[in-house]
Amino acid sequence: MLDPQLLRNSPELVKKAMQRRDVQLDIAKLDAIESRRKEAQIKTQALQSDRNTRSKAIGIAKSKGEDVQAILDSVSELGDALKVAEAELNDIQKELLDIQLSLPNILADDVPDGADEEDNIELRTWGDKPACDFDVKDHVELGLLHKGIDFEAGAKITGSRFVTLAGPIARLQRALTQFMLDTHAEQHGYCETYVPYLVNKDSLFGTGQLPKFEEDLFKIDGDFPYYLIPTAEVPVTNLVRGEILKAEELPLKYVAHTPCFRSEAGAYGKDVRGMIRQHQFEKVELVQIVKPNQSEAAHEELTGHAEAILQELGLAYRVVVLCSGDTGFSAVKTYDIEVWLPGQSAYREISSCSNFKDFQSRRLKARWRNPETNKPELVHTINGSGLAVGRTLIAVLENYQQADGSIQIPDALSPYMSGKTSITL
RNA sequence: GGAGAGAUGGCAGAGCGGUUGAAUGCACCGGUCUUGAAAACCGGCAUGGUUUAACGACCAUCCAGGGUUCGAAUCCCUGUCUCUCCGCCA
Repeated sequence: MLDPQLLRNSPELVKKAMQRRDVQLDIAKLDAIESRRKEAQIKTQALQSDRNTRSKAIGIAKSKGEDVQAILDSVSELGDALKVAEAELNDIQKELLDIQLSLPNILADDVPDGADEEDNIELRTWGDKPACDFDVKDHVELGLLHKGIDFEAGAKITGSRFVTLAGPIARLQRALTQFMLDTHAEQHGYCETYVPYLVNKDSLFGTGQLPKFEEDLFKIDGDFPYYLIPTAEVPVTNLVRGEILKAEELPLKYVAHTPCFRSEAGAYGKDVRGMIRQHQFEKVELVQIVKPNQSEAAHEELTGHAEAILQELGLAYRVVVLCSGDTGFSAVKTYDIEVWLPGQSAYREISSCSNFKDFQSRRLKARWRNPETNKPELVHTINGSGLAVGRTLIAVLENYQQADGSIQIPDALSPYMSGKTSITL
């Protein structure tokens, strides 16, 4: 959520910022609601004040044993007027809140303009794409060959966009997960956390998935009004919901491994082959809660932590900055890390690292006490995948395949695979 | 699953339906004292919002949402969570 003060005091600025996202802000309408709000609020508060003083007078008079009938009569008709005024104010504020909740975050100045992913800008590349002198297979073929990835079983057990893994390939996914968690916890200073995979509405509201993006989520049916998490960002970031943190506690750095569940509504026909886009996938997520003046540096740092995993695994990748049209609703700026997939001859997203500044924390009421002002102020939140484990598995399979179909195991993973150096047929 | 108790400021913990946004203690901040520190003493110390150039004034908030009342932290209903006991269970 944007700062309501900013919206009120600098609507032109917000309007301009919204135009970068193709969102139209009707200032005249906003002004009209705002002035109705002001009028209604002043009126309501005056009535409340009046009621309070009279009620107090009744209390005083009664304690002195005086007759209170006259005041009692005068205040009773006040109650009706107050009820009407309160209801009106409530409606107006709801209207205002709806507008506020519909507005995306203001993009950073250095986010390039553009319509979609075509306009994202490559910032840097790392590593060499494998030079194979044989016909490369994609992960679907490799999985079939090794009897380690079974889409039909996933479809039978659940439905489309679900998959089962088996044998060394299932093990490889676990190895990747452990490797990522250990690296972030031990090398990069993150606190390993374990969190629920089902969350309530308040949590989803806090990180911005609700109210706007409910169709992307799986909601469970029955007595519990919970949703499956679409990313660990939701439970992890909500650790600080409603908290006032001490300055010395910051920055908070969390890493968590969770499955993620996405309905992928609106992605029909996209990436139907393989396990690029599944309803359920594993991800290791990095979250940082920082002081406002440190979020930009933390964003760069966190992106570097995600990159470090790919470097350790020896996987070629590039980093792009998302353009205005591709940047998510809550983010100020997002870097995508895209890994090279020989099976597709393309870079594919494997991590998305975003700075939300105070957009999430305003919804979350996540604050810290600034020693300079001694007042609670909003923290900034940053998160990113470190990395999407399922896609990393694909990348390892495709990049480390050999002519005979065997898979070489990257050195960094070997300790997590009981010292094995390759997966043979 | 059954029975009971509870949820109040950063923490602990009071609070007969009436000038209670809330006693008290601790913590914290400022000051006096001290060579310095501690102790002692004095003062300050919730959050959000409206309004104002500002001082200030006002409104809301005692788990959440409804209700009763002129007036609710206090009474009623619903929900959530925590604790104790019994049963069951990985």
